[in-house]
Amino acid sequence: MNAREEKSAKERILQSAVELFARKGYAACGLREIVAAAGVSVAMVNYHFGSKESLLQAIMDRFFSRIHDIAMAHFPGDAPFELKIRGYFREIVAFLRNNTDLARVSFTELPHDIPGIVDFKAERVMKIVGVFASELLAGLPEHLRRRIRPEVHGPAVMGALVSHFLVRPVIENVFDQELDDSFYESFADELADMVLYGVLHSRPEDTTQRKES
Amino acid sequence: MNAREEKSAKERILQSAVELFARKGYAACGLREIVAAAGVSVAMVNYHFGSKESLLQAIMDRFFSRIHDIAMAHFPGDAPFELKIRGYFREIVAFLRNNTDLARVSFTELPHDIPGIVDFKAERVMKIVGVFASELLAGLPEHLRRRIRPEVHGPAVMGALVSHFLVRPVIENVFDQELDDSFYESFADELADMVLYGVLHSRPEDTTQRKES
DNA sequence: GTCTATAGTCCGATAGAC
DNA sequence: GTCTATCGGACTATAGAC
Repeated sequence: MNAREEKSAKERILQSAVELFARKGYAACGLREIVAAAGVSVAMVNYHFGSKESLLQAIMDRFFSRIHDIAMAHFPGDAPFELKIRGYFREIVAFLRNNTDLARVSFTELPHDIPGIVDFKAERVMKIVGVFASELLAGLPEHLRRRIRPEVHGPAVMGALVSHFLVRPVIENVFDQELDDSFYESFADELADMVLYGVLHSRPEDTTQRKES
Repeated sequence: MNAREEKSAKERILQSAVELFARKGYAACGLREIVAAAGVSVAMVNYHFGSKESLLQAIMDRFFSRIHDIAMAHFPGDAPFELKIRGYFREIVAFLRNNTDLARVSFTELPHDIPGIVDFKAERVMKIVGVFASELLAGLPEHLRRRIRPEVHGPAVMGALVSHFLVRPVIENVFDQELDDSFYESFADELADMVLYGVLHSRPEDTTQRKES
C-alpha cells in the first residue's frame, strides 16, 4: 500500500467517470474519454472495476452509502421530529450541493436497461427507506404518523429535494438566481416546511378562500 | 394525405422511440432498434426527422406542448386557488400516468451534452413558468403570494410530481403498492396538500412538540 | 499495475434504386 | 416515401508485453 500517492488510479478513474457520466450520461460516454481525463489507459478500467457497468455500480454504491450515513446521523435518538428533519435537510442539501455530479449519475441512470444496476439500486433504496421507517417515523405521535404515506411522500420529498440539483442549469438560466450559501440555507428550510406543514398537517381554511376581488 | 392509414410511419417511429428511449436511454438506444420496432428502415428516421437528435427534440416538443396546454386549461380565470391547484394536479397526474415514457424521456434526458436540446428545453420550461407566474400566482392574495419562491418551489413541486413516475418500478418493488385509480386520485390530492399547506402556509405549533414518551 | 494493440460489434448518416 | 447497401468511425473488452 502506497499511502503517499496523491490519488490512486482507481480513484482518479472513478472521479472522472462521475463527472463525465453526469454531463453526458452513462451510455453516451466512452471509456476512452474517462481514462483520458484520469490519465490512465482503457485497460485500467477493466483491471480495477471489471467493466464499465461495475464502474457505474461503484459510483452508485458510494452515493447511497453516504445517503444512508446521513440518515443514520440524524434520525436515531429522542430529538423532536422538527429538529431531526431540519438538521437532516440541511446536511443532505449540503451533501448534494457538494456532490451534484455523484447524485445526478446515481439518480438519473435508473431507467436504463441494465438489470444488475436496477436491482442494486432497489436494494440500496430499500435499506434507506428502512432507516426512515424505523428511526424517524417510529418516533412520531400516532396522529401525525398516520398522515404519512411513505410510498407517496417518500418519492415526492426525495424528488423535491433532488430535482433542484438535476435541473440546476435550467434554474440558473430561467430565474437568474444566484445559488449561494444563503440560497441553500433557505432552500433546505423551505423543503423542511413542505414536510412539516404540507405532509404532516393541513389548515384548509387559509387556502380555500377566494382570491381578492 | 392518406388519412385512412392506421398510423403514419413518422408517428410509429416517434412512438417506438419514446418507448425505447424511456427504457434504455437516448444514448444507449440505436436507430436500428427503433426502426425495427416501428417496422420501417433506418433511412426513414433521417427522412422524417433529419437526425436522431431531432427525433428526441420532436418527442420533447410533444411533451412540453401538452404540459403547457394543461396549465392553460386550469390556471386562467377567477376560480379559487385551491380549486385550480387540485384540478391541475389531477389532470397532470392523469397525463403523466398515461404518458410515463414521454415524461421520462423529456425529463431525464436533460443532463446530456447536446447544446441544442438543453437550449430547447430551457426555452419551453421558461414559457411554462410564465403561465404559472401570470395566470396562477398573479391571482393569489399578496400575503400568500409572498410565501412562494418560484425558483425554489417550482422545481421542488415539479420534482415531487414527476419523481414518482421516474422511479415507479422501484416503488412497486419496495412498497408492494398497487398503483391503481384510487392510488393516483389520492396521490394528486396529497401533492396538492403539499402545495396548499406546505408552501403557502405553516402551522409550526403542531409539529414542534416532542415525541410521545 | 500499467501499458499498447487489436478483435469484434454497433453506431449514425447517406447514396442511390425504385 | 421507402428501401438496401455501405461508409467511416466509436465502442467495450481483452490478450499479451513489461
